Amino acid sequence: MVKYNPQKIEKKWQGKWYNSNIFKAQDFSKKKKFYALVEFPYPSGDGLHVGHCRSYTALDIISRKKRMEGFNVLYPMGWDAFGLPAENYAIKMGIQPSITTKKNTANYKKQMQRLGYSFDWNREINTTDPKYYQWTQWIFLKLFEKGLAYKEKMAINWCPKDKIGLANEEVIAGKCERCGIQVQKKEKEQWLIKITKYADRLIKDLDSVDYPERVKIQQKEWIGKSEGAEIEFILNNFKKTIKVFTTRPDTIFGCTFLVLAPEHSIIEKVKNSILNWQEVEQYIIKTKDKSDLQRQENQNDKTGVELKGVKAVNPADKKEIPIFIADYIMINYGTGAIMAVPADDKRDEEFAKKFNLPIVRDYQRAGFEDFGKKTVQYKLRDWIFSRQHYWGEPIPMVFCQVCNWVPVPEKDLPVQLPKVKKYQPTDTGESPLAVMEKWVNVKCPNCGGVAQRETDTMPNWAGSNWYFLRYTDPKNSKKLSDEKKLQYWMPVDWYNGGMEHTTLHLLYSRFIFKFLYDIGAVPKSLGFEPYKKRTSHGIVLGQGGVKMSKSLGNVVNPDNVIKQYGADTLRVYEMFMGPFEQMIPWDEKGIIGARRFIEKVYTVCLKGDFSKPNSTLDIQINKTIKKVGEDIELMKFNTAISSLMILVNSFFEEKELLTKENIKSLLLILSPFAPHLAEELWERIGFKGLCSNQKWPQYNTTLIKEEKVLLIVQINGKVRDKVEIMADKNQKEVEEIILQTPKIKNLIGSISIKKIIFVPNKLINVVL
RNA sequence: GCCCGAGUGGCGGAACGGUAUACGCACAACACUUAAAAUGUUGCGAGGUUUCCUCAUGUGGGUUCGACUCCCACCUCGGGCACCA
Repeated sequence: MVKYNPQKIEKKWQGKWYNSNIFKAQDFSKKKKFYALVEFPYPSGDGLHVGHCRSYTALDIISRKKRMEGFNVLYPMGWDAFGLPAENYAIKMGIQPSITTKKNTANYKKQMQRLGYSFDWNREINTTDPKYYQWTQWIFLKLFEKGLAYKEKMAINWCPKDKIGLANEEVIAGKCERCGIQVQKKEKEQWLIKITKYADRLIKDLDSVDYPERVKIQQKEWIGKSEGAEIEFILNNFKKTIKVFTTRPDTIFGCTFLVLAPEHSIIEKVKNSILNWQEVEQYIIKTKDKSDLQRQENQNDKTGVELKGVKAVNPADKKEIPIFIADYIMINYGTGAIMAVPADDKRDEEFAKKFNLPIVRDYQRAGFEDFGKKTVQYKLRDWIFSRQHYWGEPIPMVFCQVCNWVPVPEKDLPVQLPKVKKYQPTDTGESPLAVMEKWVNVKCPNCGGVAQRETDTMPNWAGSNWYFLRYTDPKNSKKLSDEKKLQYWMPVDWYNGGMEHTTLHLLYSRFIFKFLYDIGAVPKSLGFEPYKKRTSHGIVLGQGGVKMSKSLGNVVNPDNVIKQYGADTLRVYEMFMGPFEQMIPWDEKGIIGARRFIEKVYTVCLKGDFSKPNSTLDIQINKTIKKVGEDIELMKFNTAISSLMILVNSFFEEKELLTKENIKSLLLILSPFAPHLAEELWERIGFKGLCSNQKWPQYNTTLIKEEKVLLIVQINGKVRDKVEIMADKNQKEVEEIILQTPKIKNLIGSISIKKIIFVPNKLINVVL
């Protein structure tokens, strides 16, 4: 027998699959469609990571099974290739990002093909391709046209190391998500997208999709809807009011003071009446210098200053109350002002105690709208869409002194990213594109006068917002995708990706899909949600449970694993190592188990001589077909493989008695996991066609039933005996049997039986 | 502080309220071999008076004939949010 040689076998079958295009998704096929999607990677210089493989292998298994079940499967792949690393590399080496991107994507593709993934490579897309980002820009124009994109000067999160503005979602605990550096505040003109307008729908429509509950909860909490009321407080002696937002308008009789964010605009307006202006001004300056994180540091030690000489009137009891500014009030939530009810709110209570303010208990309750108007507030902010970097989609806008911001006409798209010599972002926060005078200076599309292009580029989420739509029609030059093709393929039936994208990509792309729906760019019949079902894989940790990272030198490269053990082994190992949605450490030793299993299959299939056909294994085979099929649907890959292992162990014990049909069933259910091995054995044993093109086997329900069962005998809930009896015996029959066995008879002795609990074919419990 | 999730052998982990520890790794003994590797066979939670019994699924209670599983309280770890009014 020829020794198992995965390198040779895998190369052979990859050649056959990819040359004969068997994974091609057919537009408008009569078969039922199935759209499986994994998050497309950023093609870094380091190559594919074993963490990527976990997600891709899982949906590859599902896709392969669905094809065998007769579905027309779309399982596409592409490249989310705009981003900082390529730009940083360009800065370091002076090489065009487009060149490194090309090199990296070629490497990634080769690596993916080495793993035998059944992607339809005819539909490969790349977000940096002008033919692709033309439509990313087009979506921006539409957002602008509908008033959902606007430019505003605002304090943004600025990373001093990456020299880039960040969206709120990209700031983790006050630090840059990428480099971990403390984020600063910087005033800049920024493009913003009104995702807040969709906040309600982004919450509500979660009810209609199949996502893990924790993903739904996280998204809802991120959007942070709270219902309350806005109440106006009149300033004494001024013709001015302060609006506060509260979720507890019923507690207004307990309000004994107001607190404003130090940035509140009313302060400037009543400045002249503030008796302690110097003190107030100093506090405002001090607050400005603090980052959001520093502001949060002293949660238990509240600071603030009273605006002396200015008082407000509580509209409920008409009493005069003092006004404070304090940095525990945030300007960008609610109205930037609160009514403090120290009897009911812990923070207000703390503040009141520190400043000796009255705390009124036992106050009268008010109705929800007695003194104000019902409103809704969200924590979600509008999405900062400008980045001061080179390697991104140019924002297709032109600034004209006369006409203000003018969109580039659709017919002039794409606005191509020009080649530059210097990629460095600048300390002033201006994009490297700003120095490209030839590119920047254009005629105003509106009046023909002197105008300049926007030099900021889009964030790297822009391209991934809608990529799943492009796969349905990747080469269309007239539209982002043909309506009929969208109609056929969408929605995505199953989308797997990382938990880290819950409040980023997943939320953004849901929003953009709703927007495209609203403007009619996707067919109305598709509904509001792009992804029917979302699942998440657990990340792969390094040996010993630490994070895999370059600096620790514990990153596992799939190429090395494939070289040493083979792609089928890697696939099986990654699915076997633990529950799919759970974080799991890589274990170099564990791979050996997967390899032994593969070799065992190889040996047992080729050693059978099939001369003494027997079928003692039929029951077990049918049970395994059922178990593996069900487990794949539930992403319980680890137990699916475990049951395959058990079956193969049985095959091994009875290898002289195996039939060709036995082997056939095994190969079919094994093929999604270890497709190369399955194809090779399929051919060697002499079955026709490609194993990947076969029908998924049906299990025989009558064959799943055992004739004999092992029945557990308990006394007082403790296992005392096990008896093998014919299946489907009733309680009386079983009682007769077990009460006669010497062991049980002995244990019961003369004690009287209180009760007998009987579970058919499983258990009998005698209660004494 | 709030919201999720998880605690089971030496390790990764299995287990519709019904045989706890499947499957795999590691380990040990044996077989094959001049030898090693590979492979195969057997054993492998702890303890005991060892055909059998007792105790073990983070801790303490509860429900139940029966609890890793359900309920209550607590401890530890991981993730998310966080002065959000």
